[in-house]
Amino acid sequence: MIGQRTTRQRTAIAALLDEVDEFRSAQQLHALLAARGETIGLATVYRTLGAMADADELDTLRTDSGQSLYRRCERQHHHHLVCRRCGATVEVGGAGLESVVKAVAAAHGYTDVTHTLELFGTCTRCTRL
Amino acid sequence: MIGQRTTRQRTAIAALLDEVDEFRSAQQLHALLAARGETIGLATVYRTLGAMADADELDTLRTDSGQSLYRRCERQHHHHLVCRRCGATVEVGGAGLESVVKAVAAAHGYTDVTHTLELFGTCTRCTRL
DNA sequence: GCCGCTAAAGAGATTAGTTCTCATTACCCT
DNA sequence: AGGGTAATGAGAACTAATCTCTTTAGCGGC
Repeated sequence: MIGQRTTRQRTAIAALLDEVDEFRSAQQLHALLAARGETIGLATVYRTLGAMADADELDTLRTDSGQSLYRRCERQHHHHLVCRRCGATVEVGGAGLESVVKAVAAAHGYTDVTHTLELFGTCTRCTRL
Repeated sequence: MIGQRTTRQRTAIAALLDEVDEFRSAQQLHALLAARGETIGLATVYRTLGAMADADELDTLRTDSGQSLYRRCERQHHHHLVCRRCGATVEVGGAGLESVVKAVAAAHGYTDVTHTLELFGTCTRCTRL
């Protein structure tokens, strides 16, 4: 992470993230920590989440209203396919997607390219309802 | 737009957007207007841009830092490859991208899929600087 | 061309989310 | 146990955007 020390606060945040598997905002996580008796500064939550995201330990995405959401992730680059009715999330991605994106960018001479991609749809279950 | 009146301010904003073909933030547009002697309130710029975006007269996108950018748009589905230094924008998209995305979604049984995709990179010119 | 209705503008306050500052605390190595 | 220093916490600051409320000015009707 940022430095190297294992603090009570970082431990608590990591533990919480292990339990929650939906995307949550920094503020929600802060409130959840408070609810279970952990007094941790909001700034610390932001710092820790930011650091974990930098270290690719977390997935982040941005809502329409500009809020950042965080969730534990499985380390490789991927995107989300989110059901717009029930919120069920599937992680997608892989060579196909990435190479097409990379090719498009390269075709225009752009370097050092990053991308954001979010898919929204209706999942199998919700389609049946 | 919101109502019906053609005001000096709306005319100026529309004219500016016709000249600029890169994505610009509301604040940048406000500054550009000020630079050319138009005194228009920031709130008015936001209101007008918001209204134009609602009316599908503008393309909008969100930067990493959560800022909204606006640009006059050409109404068909496409994505943007934006230079993170100078803002130069290329419209990309086409069968390759779309079909890969569609295939991925279909593979998970999701229907009625929409997607957002933004590419950020450094353009040829800025790479040389 | 003038009047009046009311949409729209402008200034500034406000909000939401996030980041920064800096004094204090507490890891962790020896 | 002691000390160096990374990390924390409280609150201020910052950024982008929105809201409030008073004032201004389109525009249709006369």
